[in-house]
Amino acid sequence: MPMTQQHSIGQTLMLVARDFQRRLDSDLAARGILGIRHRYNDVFLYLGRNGPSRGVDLASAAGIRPQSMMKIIQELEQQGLVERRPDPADSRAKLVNFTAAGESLIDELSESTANVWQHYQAIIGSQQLTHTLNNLDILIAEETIA
Amino acid sequence: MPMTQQHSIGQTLMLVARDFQRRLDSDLAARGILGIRHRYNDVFLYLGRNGPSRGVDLASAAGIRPQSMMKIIQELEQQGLVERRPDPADSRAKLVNFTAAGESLIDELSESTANVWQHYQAIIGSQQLTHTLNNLDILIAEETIA
DNA sequence: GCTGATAGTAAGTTTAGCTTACTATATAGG
DNA sequence: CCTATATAGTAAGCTAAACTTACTATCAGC
Repeated sequence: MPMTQQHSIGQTLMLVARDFQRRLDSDLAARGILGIRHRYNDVFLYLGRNGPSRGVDLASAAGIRPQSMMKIIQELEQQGLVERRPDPADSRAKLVNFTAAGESLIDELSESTANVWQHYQAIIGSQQLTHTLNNLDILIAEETIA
Repeated sequence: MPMTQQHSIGQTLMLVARDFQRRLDSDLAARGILGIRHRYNDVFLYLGRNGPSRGVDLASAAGIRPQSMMKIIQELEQQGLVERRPDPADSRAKLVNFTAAGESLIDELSESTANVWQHYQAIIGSQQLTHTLNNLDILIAEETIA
């Protein structure tokens, strides 16, 4: 009877999320890359995979409000990692995209992510890890931000 | 090649943790139970399962610093949900335990947790859910707070 | 009986979200 | 066409939940 597990599901999810972020931080730091805060991650990876994107799309990908995403984007802009230009298709919108400096960070971030992935893989194995993450993705697949 | 998954592991973990907390909140709220903040959860469940405990043990179970846990305990104490008394075995320490009011909340919390569990179970099935949580527990099993 | 580790406490800071509110533009219906 | 409603972005300020630094009291091993 998985009673214990059921009780601690909230704790487990929180602990794993924090564990990942701490490992990512320390891997980046160990390679001399500082100042990449946790939440920048989502922006980087989304832009890296999807190309120039609107703020509202970045926000919904990260599961946060547009206003919150804005602050992240502004910080990244101040650091010269992204820039914004008007969206030709919608004059309300602006498209966020990497600067050259930003581009060069994606690889670092991917590598650190891969390193943490390796760490987890060493514990439960590649197949289990893939399987587990897959299940989690399914759980949140149909989510919209409330 | 699970490249996409590898990239988004951080996002996935964060989104799932937040999804759980939002669902738990709204389940509690729907049943008229308000003011139970996210982080109270860990204290409640740990005390419920382990009985009177020291602050430092609660902190390490929750994966946070003792100073952070202290604030949570203080709030719970002000709300009359827990109380503290000297630890007979160590005069530095104090043991946190439920008041009667606190006791009556554990069941509510367990029930809401079970409801969210049910929701997830409906998506990927009981076995997969158990299996997934199990894997996550293994990943953080040997963790100590850095 | 020192010495270093541990339990608790306190003050202040940081991070990362949130809400509320506003402007500008877009889109759909009449 | 033109009005109503929805959407993109922005701004200001708030809140939650952690953090760091620093201190006292007690414990435990040598």
